[in-house]
Amino acid sequence: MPRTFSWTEVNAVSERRRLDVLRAIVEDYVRTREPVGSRILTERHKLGVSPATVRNDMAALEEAGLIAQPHTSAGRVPTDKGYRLFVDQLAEVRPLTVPQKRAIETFLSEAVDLDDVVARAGRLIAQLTGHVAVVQYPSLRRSGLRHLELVPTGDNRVLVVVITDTGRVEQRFLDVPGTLDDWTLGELRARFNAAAAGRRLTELGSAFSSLADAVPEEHRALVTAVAEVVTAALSEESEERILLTGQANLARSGMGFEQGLRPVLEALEEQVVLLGLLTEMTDEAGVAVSIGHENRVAGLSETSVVTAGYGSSDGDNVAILSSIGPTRMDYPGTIAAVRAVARYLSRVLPG
Amino acid sequence: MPRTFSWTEVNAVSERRRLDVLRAIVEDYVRTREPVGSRILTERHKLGVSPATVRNDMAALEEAGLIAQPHTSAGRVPTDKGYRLFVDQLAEVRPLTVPQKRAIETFLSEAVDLDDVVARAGRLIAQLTGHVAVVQYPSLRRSGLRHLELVPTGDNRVLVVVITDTGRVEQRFLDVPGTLDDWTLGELRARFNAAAAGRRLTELGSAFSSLADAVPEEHRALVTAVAEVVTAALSEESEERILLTGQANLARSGMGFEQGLRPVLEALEEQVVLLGLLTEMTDEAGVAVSIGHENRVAGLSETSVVTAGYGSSDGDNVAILSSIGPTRMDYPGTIAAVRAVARYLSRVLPG
DNA sequence: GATTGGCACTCGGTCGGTGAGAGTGCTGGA
DNA sequence: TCCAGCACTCTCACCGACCGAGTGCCAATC
Repeated sequence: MPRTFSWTEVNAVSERRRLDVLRAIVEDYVRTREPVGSRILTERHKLGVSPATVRNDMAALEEAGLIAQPHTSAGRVPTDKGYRLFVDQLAEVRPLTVPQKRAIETFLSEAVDLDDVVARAGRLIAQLTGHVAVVQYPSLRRSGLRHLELVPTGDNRVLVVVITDTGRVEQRFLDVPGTLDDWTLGELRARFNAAAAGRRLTELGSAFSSLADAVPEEHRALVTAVAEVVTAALSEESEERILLTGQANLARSGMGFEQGLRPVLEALEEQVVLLGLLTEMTDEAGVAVSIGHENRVAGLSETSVVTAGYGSSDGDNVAILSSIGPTRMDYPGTIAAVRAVARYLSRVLPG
Repeated sequence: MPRTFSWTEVNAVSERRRLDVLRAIVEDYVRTREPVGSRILTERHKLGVSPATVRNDMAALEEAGLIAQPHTSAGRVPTDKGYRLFVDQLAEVRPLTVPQKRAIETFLSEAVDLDDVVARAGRLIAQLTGHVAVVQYPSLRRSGLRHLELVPTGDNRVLVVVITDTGRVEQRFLDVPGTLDDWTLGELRARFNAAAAGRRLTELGSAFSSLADAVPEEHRALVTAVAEVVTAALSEESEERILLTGQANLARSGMGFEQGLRPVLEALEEQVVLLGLLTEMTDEAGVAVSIGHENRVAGLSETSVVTAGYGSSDGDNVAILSSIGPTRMDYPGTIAAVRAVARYLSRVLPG
């Protein structure tokens, strides 16, 4: 056999064992956090071969870029590519236990409002996976307008409150020209609600413009201003908010980071970038995993991100939730937890 | 002079110099993060005396519990008590620069809604102080009811949305018995608003009970349920929410923590405990500082907390904002930043 | 041809010792 | 009251040696 290794040259039984070795390496390394050598591997897993044979397999795996050794004469460690193969082909799904599922269900259903649902989902993910949890607040897409409230807040400002029929509430400050007495404001509020309540976002434009025509000259500017604010608030453009929790978990497992956790924490605080990453990687349905350098975000090259969409049962996701931890993570467990929480979240959420 | 030191035994000039030495130690240690010795002290500060004299003063300061040495033949480090004295008597206020103030003002005034104001305040604190920022969302105290909305969310659930006249919005899920048609819901909504709009929290009880009497038998249970939810949501009891940001700053300066940052991060995630600490320490007016072990919270014994109330100009605070960093922090700078942000926040906020 | 035992080799981590440096406390004198 | 000098202590960085884990290769075996 030539020195350069190629998967096509080995027979089926050899290839199977090599993948077994890879799986064993991943599992052991995840558990012990230490490079794993050939001897220990044969002791802890029933591979049915001697350390020497395992060494040969390891050499092949290393040649293929699936494992690496931190330095000569240390054990092997999976590479990003190795984790990828493990996740795609080797990992066995490990569903949550019934008590766990029940705990998720009850904990989520005890939520007192929408923000609380998100907060609880975050805490669940953080606790179940032992990593950082990121939850995007449900987006406003495809919702209609339920009620529009104008609240004066003194000094020429009005607070515009928008309630959608999915129960989402958005608020926006609005500077108004000149003063505005309560009566006029009440009148405008009534008109707005008459014109817009029940309409979908897409229909709001025309509803508002016809309202602007029907309103006395001196309030026309205000009406268009409110209309702008409302459509802006409801448009998908409006920057989405995310919730971060479980950073303390990083400190626990995070001693293993080469670069320390500073870059990781910093990357997590770049909410826009982070949200972009999550959105980009999240699949249509199911759970998506991004490993190590697959994350294009600078500080996350030593972490893996597990995301799932949630929010609707018909596969058209409203928002994302994810778990971020070291590449050396328990993938089956993390995937199961993220999937389960996403599923229950979709069930609990209105709409 | 006897070996045991007592402040009353020294004359005025000596005492003054000793405090100068303490100030110099605090300032140097904050800057360099290294224990400071007598020689360096005389080199970097114009104390006008020799290292030997400084050593005597140091011995006295140590006797008084204001400084300590990590080990024999290392320089001195301020104790919590030393920082306390520094903050109370020695620190000179260092107001922010005009550009800084202007930056705060414009950054806050660009906020698009209430949540955004809080988020921006947090980012400001985190950036200006270089520590972790904690901002409590404005509380509901002393506000009246502006509007009450009932949104059906399918499967026997109603979302109750409460808008106060300070612009705060609270939402609560409510399980309703049986089904509820849209018309009835609309009717109830109108009645609720007629009965409760404009009322203060304290007046709501009677308003709701008389409403319950005036409503047909079959909806009485629903009305009382809604009334309960609303008063619960508005009562101060309702757990307050806080925003945390800038944890990455901990990793930067945090290498100095004896115990590592895990306990700190964990303490920060105990939101209830954290909020209790902040509430307890926050003074009526102005900025409060809690140093090291003065924080009764376990994980925060190596950190100092600087808080200020914000939200109203008449000294009756609505909520709290604070900066949490290592005890070895720049107290004058941190205090100035917290105070400034709190002040502008009070100005920007409605109410 | 795959597998295995044996063996030499490499390299990181640990341990003990050592020297330099920093800082202190103390003492005696101005 | 201050200060210069001195002996002492303790940490840290460095060095060398050693140990053990793990590897790669080779020849023998199934």
